[in-house]
Amino acid sequence: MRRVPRSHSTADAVGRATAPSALSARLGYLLKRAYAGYLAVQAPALQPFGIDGRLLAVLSVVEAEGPSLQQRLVERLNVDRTTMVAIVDRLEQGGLLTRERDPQDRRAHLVSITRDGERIRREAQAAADEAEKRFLDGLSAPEQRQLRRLLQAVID
Amino acid sequence: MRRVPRSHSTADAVGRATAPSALSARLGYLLKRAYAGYLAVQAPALQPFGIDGRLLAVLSVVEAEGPSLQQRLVERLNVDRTTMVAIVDRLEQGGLLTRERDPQDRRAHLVSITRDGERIRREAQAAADEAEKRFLDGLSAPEQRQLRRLLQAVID
DNA sequence: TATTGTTATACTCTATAACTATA
DNA sequence: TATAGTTATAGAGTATAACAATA
Repeated sequence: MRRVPRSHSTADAVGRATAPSALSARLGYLLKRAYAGYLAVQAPALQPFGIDGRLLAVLSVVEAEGPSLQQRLVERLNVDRTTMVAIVDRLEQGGLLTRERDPQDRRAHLVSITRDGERIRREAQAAADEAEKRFLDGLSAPEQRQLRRLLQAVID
Repeated sequence: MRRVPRSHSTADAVGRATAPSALSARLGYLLKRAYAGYLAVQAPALQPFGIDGRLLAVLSVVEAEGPSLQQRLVERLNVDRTTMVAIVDRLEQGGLLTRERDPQDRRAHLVSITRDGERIRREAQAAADEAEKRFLDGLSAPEQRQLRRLLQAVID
């Protein structure tokens, strides 16, 4: 927070490591560190709820879109279907989701959120939002919007 | 392939997945996707040189700072020392780095870059820079600088 | 034949613990 | 005792292949 990194002459510390001047300009390095830093704030915030960011994402999609086929969640979240099996397993075991056969297509499983799931999602989301806010603490409100906008643009 | 699931009104495609409206606002999602997108461009660019971004980072630091102890590289690059052993192993086997005992402290290994290492580093760096440029293609030059600045600020 | 979900399996990345040789 | 490097090992995360049930 204190150090405004002067890149060349100063050996500025980034997080727990000493910043390598040869790397601090590289976008991959910045993105990796930023994402790692985000996880380091988010993980402990979600830990009391027994879920991580990916599980929260699944809960959010199911609550926003209603009962969903696993295949649909796979498309939404960009994870492998075998990974989705494990995610839904965990959420089902925790009583946050239910799985049932889709009457229209008996190959498919319809995933629905439970009352507990809705509550946990709401509370975990609030905790994650709070963590996100803390993570962005060093930026002004316009800078925060700008960062989101630029990341969004780069993803497209 | 056929189904464009038209979530609500805007069915915007992000990369290979359909963007979940409930998630597109979340910073963790944006950072993860941005980093993944970056890797998807960088990896094939570096592939001809037989290295990845992390190996290139090590080469860059050794070339920029001269013969370095592994411990120093660990501090610079923020990876575990056991991971650094594997990285230096690979670079040494490829003939890009050499390892020798430090006469001052015979516990330590001094890592130096070879002629081949310098050449590969230069060529791979150019390829990575080109990939980075393509990745940022959708942003104006000021926006690119802004993105770097904001990521840098958030890391501190 | 193709698709949904599943299991088994493997591969990468990373971290922990224990060891060695030095200090 | 502590440190640099190493090895063995285990845990996540993710992907591939093969299978059952269904379309």
